[in-house]
Amino acid sequence: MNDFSSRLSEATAAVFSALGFDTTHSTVKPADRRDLGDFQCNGALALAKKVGRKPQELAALIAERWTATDIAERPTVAGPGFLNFRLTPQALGARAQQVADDARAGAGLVSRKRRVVVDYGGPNVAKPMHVGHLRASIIGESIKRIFRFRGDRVWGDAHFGDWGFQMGLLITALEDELGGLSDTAAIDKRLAALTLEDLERIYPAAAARAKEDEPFRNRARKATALLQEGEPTHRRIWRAMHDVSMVALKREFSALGVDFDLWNGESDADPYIPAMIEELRTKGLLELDQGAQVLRVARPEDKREIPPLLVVSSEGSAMYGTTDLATIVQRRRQFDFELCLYVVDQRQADHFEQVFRAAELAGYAQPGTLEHIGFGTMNGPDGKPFKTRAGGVLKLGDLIGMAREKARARLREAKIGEDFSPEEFESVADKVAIAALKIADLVNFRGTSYVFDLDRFMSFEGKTGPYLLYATVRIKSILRKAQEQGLAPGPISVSHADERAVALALDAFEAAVTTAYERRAPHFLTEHAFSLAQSFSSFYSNCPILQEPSAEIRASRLALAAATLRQLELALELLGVSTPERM
RNA sequence: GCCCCCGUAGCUCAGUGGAUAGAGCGACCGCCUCCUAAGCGGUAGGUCGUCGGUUCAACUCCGGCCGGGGGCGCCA
Repeated sequence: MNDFSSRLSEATAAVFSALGFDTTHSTVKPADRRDLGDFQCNGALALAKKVGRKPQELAALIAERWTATDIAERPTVAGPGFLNFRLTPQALGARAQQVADDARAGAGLVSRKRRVVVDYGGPNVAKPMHVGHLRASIIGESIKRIFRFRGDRVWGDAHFGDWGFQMGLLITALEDELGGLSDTAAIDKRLAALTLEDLERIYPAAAARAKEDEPFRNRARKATALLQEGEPTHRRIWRAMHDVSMVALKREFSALGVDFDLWNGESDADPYIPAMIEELRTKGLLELDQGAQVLRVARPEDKREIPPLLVVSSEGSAMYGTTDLATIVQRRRQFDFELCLYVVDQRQADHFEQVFRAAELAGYAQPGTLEHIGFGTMNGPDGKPFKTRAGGVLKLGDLIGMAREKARARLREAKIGEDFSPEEFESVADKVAIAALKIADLVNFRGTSYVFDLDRFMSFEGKTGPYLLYATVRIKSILRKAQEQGLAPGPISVSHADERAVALALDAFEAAVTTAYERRAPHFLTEHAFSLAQSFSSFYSNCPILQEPSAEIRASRLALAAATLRQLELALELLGVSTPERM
């Protein structure tokens, strides 16, 4: 890595070595006390115990040995033994220039590229997407983009829920509606008229009935098995329902700026199931238990009970775990993946533990190549899963619509879109709305559950998506004006405190991307985008650019602004947020 | 019952062993004859749930307790 932390760490490690010390603790990181330095090293404190000397003494020794590099001045010793580094203006300027000249805005690539499948989104046929799908979609989309940006070969797969018991429920409900499945013409007529609204009405009713009505439930289970066996009428009904849902889901994902490379579903793994079950049987991994065929995955060292993976139900149908296991077989064969990430609700951790263990036992995946990237749930103010005031779920489409309307109102209020074409006005409102929704989620660590607060999601001020867009738009405006006035960016030099802050922020991008990648956590990148936008906003307030009388400083500031814009837009792109030209 | 996650400012959240624990919102006070005020600057606000332990050093690691959420084979 080219950032200051890495370079200062290397230089400090060299000093540690020269003094005969272990370099384990020579790491240099951004300073907590910005008044004392730009970067700090705490190594002397950790080292003190090992070598039996006073930390302050060691720190002084290290500082003394520090040969002034072109990056930083000799470090100062403070407190119990901290080393504080102050960067030279030349080094800061050079690094900012490097970021400005780099198409990747200073962020490097992985040393070894991997083939990676990212499984996210997880929408279901016949169930409209609701606010809960927001997390799965936007966290997964961002992780996919971050991995791709780092250089991996990545496939994003929506993995629709289109093959389980809910399909049997839908088919059985339709059977009852038609009074049987013998009249082919009646079925065709019904299917031709099938709408998404039908599915959204039929499914909840059927699901509720199955809970109460055991004969109905059993018929639905049988229908599920028949569908999976390939019974033609069941397949025809399934296909119609699948297609109606798919059209609607693609529209919704598109509105969110979420795009998949593979629009596969559980049903696409179906062809792999028979051979897989046969193989599991041959390997002696299957066991008959209470009428079902299971694969035991418990280990003696387990602290908790891990139930066996249910492979074939007593009704003969494939289960959730069966299709997931077969999907691993499919993905291995199609992509020979080296890493498969499942961006799915944290509550399914146990399920994935079962599937991953089963995959390893069967030899379908190497240990460590399957990862569950869990995320927390979205709750209402009462700590329970979010519901609207009417008690229903808030549909994703409705939420997006509300955000768009609010964005339109804000634009009108600020008299911003008056000279826009209707198309641009709508496009800007849409970008503001999507940025607000996405950043409101991506600002939180994925693992923690949080309270869904409509006002917060709709907020356009403070630490929000629109704040980030606003920062980019102001820079674009300056760059446009500069071009009109024939002003060009020039070599970057850094002297003003706010220029330093921007240069330091630009330097931190590489670490932010790397951390987000390694931890599979986009919020590190969101945090970076904010600190960059914030440092730029201060710079914007305090340092005139176009009005700056000195041509050299003006050109330097223009270059700094251009570099900030490029990096900020890049970071937003990795978060799945696109920016307007003006707002 | 067993297991997992969480508890940080009035609210929503960052902070995976180091100095004076941060941000946004909300509150209060300033700043638009000057590149977009969806902005900038400032003030107030915290015994980091609690009790112990490990450590030179704990919001951070370990254990107990309290409180909240979640999971525990024929749904996905």
